[in-house]
Amino acid sequence: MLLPRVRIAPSPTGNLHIGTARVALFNYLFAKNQNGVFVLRIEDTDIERSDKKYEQSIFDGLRWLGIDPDEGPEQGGPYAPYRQTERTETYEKYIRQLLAEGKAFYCFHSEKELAEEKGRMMAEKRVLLHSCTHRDTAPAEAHARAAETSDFIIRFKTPAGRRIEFTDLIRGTVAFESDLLGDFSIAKRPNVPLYNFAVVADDYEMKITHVIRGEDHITNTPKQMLIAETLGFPMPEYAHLPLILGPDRSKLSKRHGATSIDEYRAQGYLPEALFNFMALVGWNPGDDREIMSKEELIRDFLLEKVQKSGAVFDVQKLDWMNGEYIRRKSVTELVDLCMPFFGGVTSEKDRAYLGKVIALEQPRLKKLSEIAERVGYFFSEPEYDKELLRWKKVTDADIRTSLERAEKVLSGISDEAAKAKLERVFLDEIGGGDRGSLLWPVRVALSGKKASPGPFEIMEILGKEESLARIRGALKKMA
RNA sequence: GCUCCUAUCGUCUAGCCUGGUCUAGGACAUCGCCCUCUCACGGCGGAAACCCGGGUUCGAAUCCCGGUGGGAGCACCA
Repeated sequence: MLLPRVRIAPSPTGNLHIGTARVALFNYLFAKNQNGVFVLRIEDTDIERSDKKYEQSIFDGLRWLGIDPDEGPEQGGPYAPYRQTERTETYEKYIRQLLAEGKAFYCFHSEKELAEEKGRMMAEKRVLLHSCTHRDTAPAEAHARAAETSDFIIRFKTPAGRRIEFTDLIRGTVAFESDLLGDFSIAKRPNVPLYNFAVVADDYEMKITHVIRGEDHITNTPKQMLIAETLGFPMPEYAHLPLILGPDRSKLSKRHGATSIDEYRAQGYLPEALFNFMALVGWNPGDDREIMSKEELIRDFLLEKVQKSGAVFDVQKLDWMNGEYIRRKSVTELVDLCMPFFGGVTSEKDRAYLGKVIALEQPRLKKLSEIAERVGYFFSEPEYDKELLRWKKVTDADIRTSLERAEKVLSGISDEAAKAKLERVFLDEIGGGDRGSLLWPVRVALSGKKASPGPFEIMEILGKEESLARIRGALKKMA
């Protein structure tokens, strides 16, 4: 039995986009589930727009997510090269073949003429296509003319009256009429192919069996099938994934906010959370599971369970899931992950201290980038308005009394008192009274925040002297 | 405009193929309660959806037809 070969073919014209990454993810899950091969191919034929730095962003982003190609520009493979700009002989071979067989032809219409034609069709409310008058020019004559001018393009001679049908693995039967396609362009020059042609040649040469891509490619499919058929290539299976949408339900784009994997990474999302989350937009395992490991996802992935309609990218749910993954981390791991979000903390002693601090925030952390702001008071004296010290409607005198009591209690405790001990002593002091009137101002004095971990946890880490200093500081504010 | 795709809570979705068990299930978000000095975590509970209209049927979220809504594509980009 043949193992499936799937491919992701991004163009390096921007940082790795969420949508592209999701397509890559689904290809990866499908390939791994089927024990197949996942191929990464760079579609950089448009040299004007492509850029090496974007290519690197694609490599880095996929690697970070844990989506590792089996074959690609970095890892090589039996069908190398995997960059279209390095495969021009292949395209030229097939373009010349089509030209020679009269299945493609030179079109000498200027862009201006084409634009006018388009305007006319628009006015007549007809489908926009170009049925070229040059399609039946004698090859010899066309060749001669092409040798003299550079103002031409190569078009596919689309057959008339054909119904083109394919079975989409996700949507079922999809059908198009060839008469609505026109004589579409396939190359600028014999060695400069256009997208619809290049992918067909590459997919054939690379023995791709399954083309899994975004729904936005669905109308390209009949063109590609026509080319493949004419060249005698076997048809791959097609599967068109639903698009990822912004909150307004249009295709996710820059105006919706962060759209590249880099940005999510920089904000402190965990790769496994993003992996898990992206897998679940447009797909589900058929039961109630949501937090799923990569291995689980691969094992249970089923193309048939992929959704047909577009799905909104819900950042709030991503945040929740990221929090879930953060809570599953060991403190040591979490410290490593948080390190980039702090500046200049390197020594082992600092690391140990950081570990204690981070462990405290672990349950409420949604994104790693929040960590520095959340625990800032452990590293420097907090600044806050003295009104924050007020518990409910108590008077200034009450606040002072509470802080003085706290100071007195804390002074009587040994230097290394642990949280449990601190808690016991303070609770004894409070007796059956209102805890808030004592604990709230103490906690604010320590953290300077209206929301933070508990005062005992903070005191344990801060130590007796620093805690006392902060309580005295608060007292000074109230004076 | 034309072509194609699509339609269950605000969002992601289960259920649809093989009609009744659906008083439509789960999750995020939201609201309330509990825990609690605060926030979070955790626990409990609430509000919240079958696009509309016909048909088939004893019975339709599920099958059929027609509308409507949403999306994408219509390059010498990919």
